[in-house]
Amino acid sequence: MTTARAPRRTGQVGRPGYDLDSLLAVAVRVFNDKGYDGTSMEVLAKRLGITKSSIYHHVSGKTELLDLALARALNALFAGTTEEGVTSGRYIDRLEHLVRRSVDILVAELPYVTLLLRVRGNTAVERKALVRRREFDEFVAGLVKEAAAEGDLTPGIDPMLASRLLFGTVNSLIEWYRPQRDGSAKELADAVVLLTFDGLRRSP
Amino acid sequence: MTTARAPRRTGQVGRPGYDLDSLLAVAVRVFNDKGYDGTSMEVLAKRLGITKSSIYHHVSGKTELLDLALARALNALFAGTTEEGVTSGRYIDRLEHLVRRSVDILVAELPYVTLLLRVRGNTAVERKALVRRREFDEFVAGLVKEAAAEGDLTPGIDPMLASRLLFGTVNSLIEWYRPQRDGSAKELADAVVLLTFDGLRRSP
DNA sequence: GTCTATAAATTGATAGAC
DNA sequence: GTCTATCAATTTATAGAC
Repeated sequence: MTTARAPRRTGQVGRPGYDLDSLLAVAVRVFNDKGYDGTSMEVLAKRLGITKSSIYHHVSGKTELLDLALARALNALFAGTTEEGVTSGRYIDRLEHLVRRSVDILVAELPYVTLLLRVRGNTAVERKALVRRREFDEFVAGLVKEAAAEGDLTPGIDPMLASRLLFGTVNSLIEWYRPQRDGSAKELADAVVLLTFDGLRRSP
Repeated sequence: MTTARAPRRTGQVGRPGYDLDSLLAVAVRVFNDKGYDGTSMEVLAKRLGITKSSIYHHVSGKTELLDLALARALNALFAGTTEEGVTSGRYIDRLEHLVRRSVDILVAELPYVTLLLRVRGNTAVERKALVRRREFDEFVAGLVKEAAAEGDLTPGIDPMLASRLLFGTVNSLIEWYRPQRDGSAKELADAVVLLTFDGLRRSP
């Protein structure tokens, strides 16, 4: 349930003095930079400005850092599925709402979601995360199928395929989006919806 | 220029007897399974059915395996940018053509392109690949800008943003597409074009 | 909450025989 | 083209002091 935000260092100068959350924030940054497997506890310690063994005061090991980070991303994403706009109304509109909320969450929790979307399923922790990700994907697929049943989907596109491509587009944002440089989450969500719901080609 | 395909083992039974291409094919599979950093020469050797030191007969190290694989993916992708359909005609049509060709290439060279799209830029080899990837992205951005200038793009979408989202959608295919299970490259390309050029929402 | 010191295992890579 | 044997460096993790 790690959802808090504040860095909360004890002091700016001298010893950093991490708590779990501030340590995790740095760890996730480094994992995204160098890859989880490519990050050694040694190099992580250096980026934290503390020693390797100090990390073990906060977590049982590298695995737990990953587990905490992935749980945070997944909790945020699932929170988007229970909102009113996603659970009532025509399904095509629910879908649009979920896409917009997902973009918001992706932007707000960018480092955590980035890490989640790169998980490959080698360890137990990663597989656990993939199971939950699949549940999310199935929720999306359900919305698209119902939208098709209501006749609101462009004819000639398979709902399962549409669902994968749609969130493929959303998830691809982590590859290039940077909060400062690339505008607000709102602008981003508008562009994603415009592309995926209306298409690039100008209608005659 | 590694474009050949044949596995060409000396014999099916007993010693595998790899040449560079057949060894690379296995290596890339393993890299995609476990991640490049997560793959040790030891585990790679096991999956090859030979010893660690035998790998060094074919390549100078892990780095060269990555280099060869990334070059293959990039060469394939750039080949798509020089085809006639991409270099003449209205820009919106050139763009569609490039999207279709890119899907074809992605499907045909799936393991190599998958590896390419996961590169983060830690080592010199990875950074070299990222430079070429950026060149490809700029080529796409150019097409989208010209299509906008010709008035063929849906109003209200920034060309740079559109270009990123469009190939975000294409590239996201590597996350789930499996040749046997998910239909032909043609069907896939049709779906991608339908989503990104016409949109999901049925027009009134 | 962080440190030094250290262990036990794994890593990428080489030498040289067949 | 592959093998055994080996190495130096790095890896995750622990013990115990401050």
